[in-house]
Amino acid sequence: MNRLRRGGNSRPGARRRRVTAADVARLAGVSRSAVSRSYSKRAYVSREKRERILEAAEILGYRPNALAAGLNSRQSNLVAIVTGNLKNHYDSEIVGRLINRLIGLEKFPIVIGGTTDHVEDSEILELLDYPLDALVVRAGSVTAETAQACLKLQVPLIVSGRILEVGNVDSLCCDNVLGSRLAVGELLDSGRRNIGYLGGDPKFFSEQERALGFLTAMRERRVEPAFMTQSDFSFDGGYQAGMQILKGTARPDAVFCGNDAMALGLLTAARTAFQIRVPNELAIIGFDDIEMAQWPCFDLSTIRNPVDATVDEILLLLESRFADPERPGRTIRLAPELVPRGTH
Amino acid sequence: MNRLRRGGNSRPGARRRRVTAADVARLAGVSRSAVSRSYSKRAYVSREKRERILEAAEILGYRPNALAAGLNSRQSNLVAIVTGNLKNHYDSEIVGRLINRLIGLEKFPIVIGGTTDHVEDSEILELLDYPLDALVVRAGSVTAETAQACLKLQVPLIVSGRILEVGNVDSLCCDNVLGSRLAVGELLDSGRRNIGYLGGDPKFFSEQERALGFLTAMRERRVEPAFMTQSDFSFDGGYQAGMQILKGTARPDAVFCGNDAMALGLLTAARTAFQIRVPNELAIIGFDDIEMAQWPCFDLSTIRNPVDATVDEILLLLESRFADPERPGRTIRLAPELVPRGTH
DNA sequence: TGCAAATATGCACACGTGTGCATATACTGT
DNA sequence: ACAGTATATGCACACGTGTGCATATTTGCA
Repeated sequence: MNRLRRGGNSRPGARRRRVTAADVARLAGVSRSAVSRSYSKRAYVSREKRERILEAAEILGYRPNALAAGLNSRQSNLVAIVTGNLKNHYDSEIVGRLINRLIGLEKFPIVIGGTTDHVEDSEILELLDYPLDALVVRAGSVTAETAQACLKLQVPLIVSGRILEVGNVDSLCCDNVLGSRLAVGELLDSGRRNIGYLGGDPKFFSEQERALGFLTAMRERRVEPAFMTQSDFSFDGGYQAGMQILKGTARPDAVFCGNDAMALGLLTAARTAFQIRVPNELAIIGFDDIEMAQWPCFDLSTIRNPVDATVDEILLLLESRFADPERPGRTIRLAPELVPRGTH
Repeated sequence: MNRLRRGGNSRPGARRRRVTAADVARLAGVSRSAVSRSYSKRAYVSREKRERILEAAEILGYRPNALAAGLNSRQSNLVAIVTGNLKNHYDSEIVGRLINRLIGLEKFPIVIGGTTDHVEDSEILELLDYPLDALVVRAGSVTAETAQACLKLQVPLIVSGRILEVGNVDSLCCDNVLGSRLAVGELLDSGRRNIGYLGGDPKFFSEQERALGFLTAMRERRVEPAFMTQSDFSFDGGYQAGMQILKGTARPDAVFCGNDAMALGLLTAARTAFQIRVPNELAIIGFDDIEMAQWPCFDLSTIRNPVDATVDEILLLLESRFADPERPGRTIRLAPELVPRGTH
């Protein structure tokens, strides 16, 4: 076993030993505890001894093993992020910002789920083998089992992008219904009457709310939707949908889209394939306000789903959760905002 | 100390104990080793006993602690990725794919550097406190110190996006010079003579090679560059540069760009602000072939910097490194490819 | 000088797991 | 029946760190 390979690189494939505090202690001629204490700010170590130790550590290239430290302090400083598809630009904006802020908190983010929409339960379960300080799930699919597993393992769970009122789980989400209402109001007020909705996959919470908000707002104003189309939240999907929606003679005079990517696809189909003038002949409003929406070639009117505010709230939730692991779960709704640009 | 808070939730802020193998053993009435063995595939445990144990584990919500396991197996199964700015779409494509593949290998990726171009050395050093199975650095800035630290800590280092021939570090990078050569050849062959170069920040290795390749190829064909402009690899940067480049009377008839984002910015400036017809009056070729390049509204001609092949190679390097930690470092050049579309 | 408080240091335990070793039991074949 | 092998089980150690406790030394103060 381990003892056998002690001498060093016996068989290939066996990792060599990492430099340990004991090695440093030996070289510096001190006790191992002294080495450990040298890395703690307010611990009793004489100045000269600390210097000697740090020097020895420098020579050997010693760094305290965070795994071992985490093992007995019960703080791994690892926070996992379950993200949606990073090809989705909104997700990638959120994740990038979140990673950055976590590191500012001295937490290291383990990220899974880069290229698929749905992350398997089994993967999250394996992830929970690590004693995470917290798990941030950004994606539609959080099953009850996952939540249950987190609960049992004492891992704080924060769900972003959907509301989940279970146990002491924290969740936050943009007020999608309000967002849709803003869009519909704007379109109707500017005189559009033939308004359709282009949505994404209804398995996502956001999609459900946005579609519902659209229908509700239209009903309140006593206007019948021109159509309800379902796509997949991607540019290509929006483009394809646009090719269908716009080909006939009975065109809508406005389309509200479930996210910006589809809106851009639709916009491109309208302009490129049909030479439709936007916004004169067709108004388009998206949702999220991704960075591309403001590119001059698009100049897309949209509903802002605030990235910075969302990440700020996630961090606030995290910190207060660290302070009191037992506090009941909180639900936070972020206010969306109309961003009027050139497509409506 | 720990012993004191054993009773449970005494003071708020103290994490409760995680369920441990000993707890399961107690409930199932077996030894702790039996519990451990139940999770190993080919270990001697009687069927009935294993069932009883797994049942008890299920009840308590037990999962083996990966930190503790990693501590004595010397395999943390953690792989760190230092990424560039995720707003850079090429980076986000690479990272997404890489994350996905790593998980397929049962390695969990710790990701740092989501929003800044440059990651501080100190951050990487802190990251190295974890006994990583490997460190993949995707970004321009790998200092000698970082490499040295990895070396001392026995952490395999893979550098993507630049070549670094030091110790047993593996590095891989697209053959940028060849890429530039392809672009220049194409532009000259199609009759363009007044060709400029729009580059990014020269602190990046890729930028240096691409600019050099452009100059070399032009010189070989005895054509003088129209200009060499420096921007920042972003869409906005490309747009701003375009506003400058195209405003005068002496316009170039072609621009080769150091990446796609800038090319799209330039393209947008040309069309939106100057009503220049592309490719008739102005040819544009980008570099990378990000997903957006093929959107019908852009249809950008570009040099493909192959994402899948790059990630494949990274994984190959990783696996062979795991198999033999002592093998010398390898250098891999990936072949770029001209992707002819509608802007040249 | 004398005494209390502050500083310095080492021992030993705890964190949770995997597994070699020794031992005990069941099974197989002659 | 018996030797030889496969299966089962518990003990105890190792992984690398932080820190309470006990003890030794220095400092501060009157």
